Amino acid sequence: MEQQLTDIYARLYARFGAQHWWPGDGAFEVIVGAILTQNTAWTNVEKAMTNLKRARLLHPARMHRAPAARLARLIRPSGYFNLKAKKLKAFTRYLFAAHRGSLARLFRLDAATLRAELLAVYGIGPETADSIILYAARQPIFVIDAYTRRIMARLGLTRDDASYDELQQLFMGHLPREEPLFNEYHALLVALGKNYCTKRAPRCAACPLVEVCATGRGNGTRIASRADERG
DNA sequence: GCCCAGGTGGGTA
DNA sequence: TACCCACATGGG
Repeated sequence: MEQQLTDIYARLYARFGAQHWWPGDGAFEVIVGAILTQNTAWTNVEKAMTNLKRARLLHPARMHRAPAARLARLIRPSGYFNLKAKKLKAFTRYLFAAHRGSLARLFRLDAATLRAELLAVYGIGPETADSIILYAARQPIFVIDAYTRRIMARLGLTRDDASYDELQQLFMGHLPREEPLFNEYHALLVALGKNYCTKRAPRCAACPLVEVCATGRGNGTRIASRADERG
């Protein structure tokens, strides 16, 4: 499995290159983005982030003070706006109640404690918690999302119904625990999922993983045609 | 018009 | 535990 995961990474990196996910953005901006992107296209999240930035609300204290209704209005393009406004407020409420509003203090926690605390906050599930730990706190934890699930299942490496924890253990148990690697790996899986290993019409013929993919190869050497027809 | 997108929480059996 | 559903906008 180590070899396969390493091979997949090498192929993805060779095709897509470095993804530069959230390199220059502040930690708070990363957290807000992680919440807003729940089951939502990133292009929609960007519009909402622009609105928040223009309103100068991309700061913990300001967002903490802002009424949920105002946040909802601003983040409307990201969808689920009432729900997400409530989630943003829940996070800042927690941040101020437990860590004096300081992300530096929050990130001082070890990864296990940090994850447990984040999971206890309304609106933060496993993926959002892990995204925050990896991309904001910069600690090595592997993020599992819908793309990861679909790709791994199609490659034939996991079952369709594999749990979040199973998937995460698969990566974390077989790769060196390095934050830059986990950061890039997850971003590359998203790039593949968006552009090739799509839900409805996968572009298997052009997929950089076709040679190591159970779906792309069918049960023999035939490539792509059957997989391109089915989802 | 239909399907889909970097999920999560709540309700029911 | 295992489903089912609500939540909502914007792009292909």
